[in-house]
Amino acid sequence: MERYNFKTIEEKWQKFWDLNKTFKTQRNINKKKFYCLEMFPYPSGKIHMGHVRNYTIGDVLSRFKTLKGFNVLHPMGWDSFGMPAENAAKQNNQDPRTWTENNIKTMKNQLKQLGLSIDWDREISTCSEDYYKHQQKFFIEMFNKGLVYKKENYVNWDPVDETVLANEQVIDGKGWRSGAVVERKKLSQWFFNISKFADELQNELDNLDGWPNKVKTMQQNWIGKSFGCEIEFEVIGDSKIDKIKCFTTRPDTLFGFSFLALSIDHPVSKLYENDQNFLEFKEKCSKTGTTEESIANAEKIGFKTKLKAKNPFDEKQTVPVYFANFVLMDYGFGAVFGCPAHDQRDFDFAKKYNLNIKTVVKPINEKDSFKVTDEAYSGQGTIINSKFLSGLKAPGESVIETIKILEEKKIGRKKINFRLKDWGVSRQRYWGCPIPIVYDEKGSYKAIPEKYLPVKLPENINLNIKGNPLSSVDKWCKIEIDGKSYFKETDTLDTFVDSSWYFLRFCSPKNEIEPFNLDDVKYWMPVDQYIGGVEHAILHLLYSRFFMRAIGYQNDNFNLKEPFKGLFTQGMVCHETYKDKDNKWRNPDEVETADGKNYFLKSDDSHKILVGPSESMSKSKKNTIDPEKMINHYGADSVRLFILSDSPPEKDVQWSDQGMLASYKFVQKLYLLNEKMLKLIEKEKKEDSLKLSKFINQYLNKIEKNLANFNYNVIIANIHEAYSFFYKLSNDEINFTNLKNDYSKFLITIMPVMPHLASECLERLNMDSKSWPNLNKKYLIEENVTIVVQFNGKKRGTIEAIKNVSEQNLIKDIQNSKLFDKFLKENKIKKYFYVKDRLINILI
RNA sequence: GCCCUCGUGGUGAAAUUGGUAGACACAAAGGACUUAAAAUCCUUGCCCUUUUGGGAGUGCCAGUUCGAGUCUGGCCGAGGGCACCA
Repeated sequence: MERYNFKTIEEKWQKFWDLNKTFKTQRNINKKKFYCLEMFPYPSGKIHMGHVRNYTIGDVLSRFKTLKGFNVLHPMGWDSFGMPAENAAKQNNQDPRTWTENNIKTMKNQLKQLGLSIDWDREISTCSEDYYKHQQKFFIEMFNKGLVYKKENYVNWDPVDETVLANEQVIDGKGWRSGAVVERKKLSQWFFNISKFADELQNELDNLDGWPNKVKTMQQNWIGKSFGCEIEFEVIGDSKIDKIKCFTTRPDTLFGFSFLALSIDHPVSKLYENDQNFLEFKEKCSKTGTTEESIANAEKIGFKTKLKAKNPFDEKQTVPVYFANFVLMDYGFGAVFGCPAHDQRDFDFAKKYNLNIKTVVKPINEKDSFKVTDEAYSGQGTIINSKFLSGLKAPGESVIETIKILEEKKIGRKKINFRLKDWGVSRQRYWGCPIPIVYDEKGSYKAIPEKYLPVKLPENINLNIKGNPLSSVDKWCKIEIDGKSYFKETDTLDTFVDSSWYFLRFCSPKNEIEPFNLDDVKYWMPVDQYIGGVEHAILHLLYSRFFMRAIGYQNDNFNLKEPFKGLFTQGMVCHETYKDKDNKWRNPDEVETADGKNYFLKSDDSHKILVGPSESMSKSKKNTIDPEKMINHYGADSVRLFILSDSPPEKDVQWSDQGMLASYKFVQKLYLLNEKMLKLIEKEKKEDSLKLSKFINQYLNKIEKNLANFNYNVIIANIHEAYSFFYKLSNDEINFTNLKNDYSKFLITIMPVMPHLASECLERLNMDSKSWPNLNKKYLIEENVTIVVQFNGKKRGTIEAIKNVSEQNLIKDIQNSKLFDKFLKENKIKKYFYVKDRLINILI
């Protein structure tokens, strides 16, 4: 029998799909839509296994939904602005656009080889002018609505590369490229006012039923809503300062007040701008590392001012005012009221500077004489030593009561604070969307009028210079608007902006005039299922949610708030890591093993290789498997099958050569089965189909449930079971009246996973492959059941019975059966518990 | 430090949501076919027993229940997120 030649057959079907535009989608009001979207890739060169997994999962869903009769939108595009293009360009002296477009060509080809059901007519690329010109309009719209502003902000500044670094580009306080110690520098930057929507972004998370809880809690923590109040403290000691505002969540501990701590950037620092000691202190603060842990673990230090703050509940009490390194300027008001007994940071600070520690909350089971000694107590309890607040339950009741009193006395009021900060979108880079703003010679800025848009990126520029590349192109920077000359903004937009609305663009990708057509968006949006890595749980997903609200702000035509109805975060693809004698990483291709334990270098079989733990595939650790090689060697269907087989899609999966090979063999076996089935179906002699109908319907029931719940590893198991069933038939040459029909139902169910093979088999059977088979529930009902028999909770056997057997009859059958003699002979049935048609537990 | 998730054979994992633990696969061992190998197929899978059987068993310790991988409390371990957020 002929082997399955995946090369010619996969090519055949891919060509067929291309020529027939099988996956082309159009708006159709009469059909129910389904928008399936995977996070679009950055065109870095070649696709990796992570892409294979991501897009296979999405493709299984798309194809399943199409078969189920939905009008499915399944597009693909390129997140094609970004640093790697610029870096590659510098290294190879190549234009970022050429580099990017070449990569896109390669990767598109690779994706096509995977047999994905994508409507390629909707392909978009964020670095094309067609795309970013619309983004510039969004920017101006937001600018006009006051959702964009410019402010001075601290950034990570790399003094060697003369550029701003993102937090993740700072490694141990050094720039990831230059290795230079990163400085904190104040720069004027563009911001999106995302914090304006903080409250609704947080609250409306609750409506996202289709999102994993994990992602929702991550966003919740990120937004960080906290309830408390602001308090104005009266300050004495300098005539220029009479009040300092603080935010606190624990106003109820005000009687434990022992100092006031200010950020070094607090306006009060103006008083000390010429004080040498203060400047030294400030210098010391900026030196305590830039990594997050080092900041968190740094010793708490302070600088005592001449100021004193009054306790609003006790005018006689005054406390010292310090500058302290642990107070952040951009949260609250950059000032903290210190209550050492009930806040660990304040406690550490008070110990260091010998400040008063007064206990004002006691745990519920403690006496009133309870005193904080070794560490702060921040748990629940009762207020003590606090005059009119004493006896209240803390923190709940006591906080609300205290705020009420502060509001009456007009020294404070209720306030909700958020951790979320505005989104800085300025990047000092070339390869991004230009910001459509101009400056006059005085430095005041305005949006570029529509008729001068879009602002196009200049081509052929020299990137091998320090600093912002665009500002070095004098000709480009100058622009004349209505006869007046201006300078263009030379920063470009963060690439997260590009990906904050691309899913809208897919709805009308060819629209020249508008970013999208409203009717298209109304039909297709929201994305029904969004699929991608959990690493985007916060930023990308939050920014996209913000962007929808920003478009809809002061715009009654657009009321889409949540872009992604369903979200699925897939796990990573992992592989063992290999190191050679010189402690260098080695690719799996370079090593071999005879026994699965000892590994050696292929090129030198005496060179032992150290095997490390399995980790997510990465270029830096060289533990990658090239998808293209696998596709060429085993075929797309086999690779798709393997990537789904071993683990649930939300968990990490281990790459395994044996597993890959097994999947390949299974594809071969399915094809051979099909050939045998073809012959079997031709046979004259036929048997009654009841057994077959039962099997196929039970199978359909299982696989459909598992498909709907993303249990894709289990559907592979279901397919294996069905294979075994049909294999046995073909081996025993048992033909059924309905065999052709029911068998082709099985073939349709494997279509989402192995589309080429399924299409080919169905074609050879001369059967239609357009719709998912209907389930006939009648065959799910079994008239005979196997009931588990337990004595005292232990399984002792099973018994056959007809469905819906009465308890009395079942007991009678058990008593009559010799199997259970030894349990029933000398014992009486005391009691029993019966789970209908499934199990009986008899107590003796 | 705070928050979240997860602990099931040699391995990846299933388990109708409280009812037969280990489906399906990988690896291993044994067998069939073969001159042989590859491929393919079958069997086994922890402990006691030659078998029939029986026992233990889902990280550990308790609890609820006729019955717990599943529910509750405590502990141990792994992974992830946030991190001086007042």
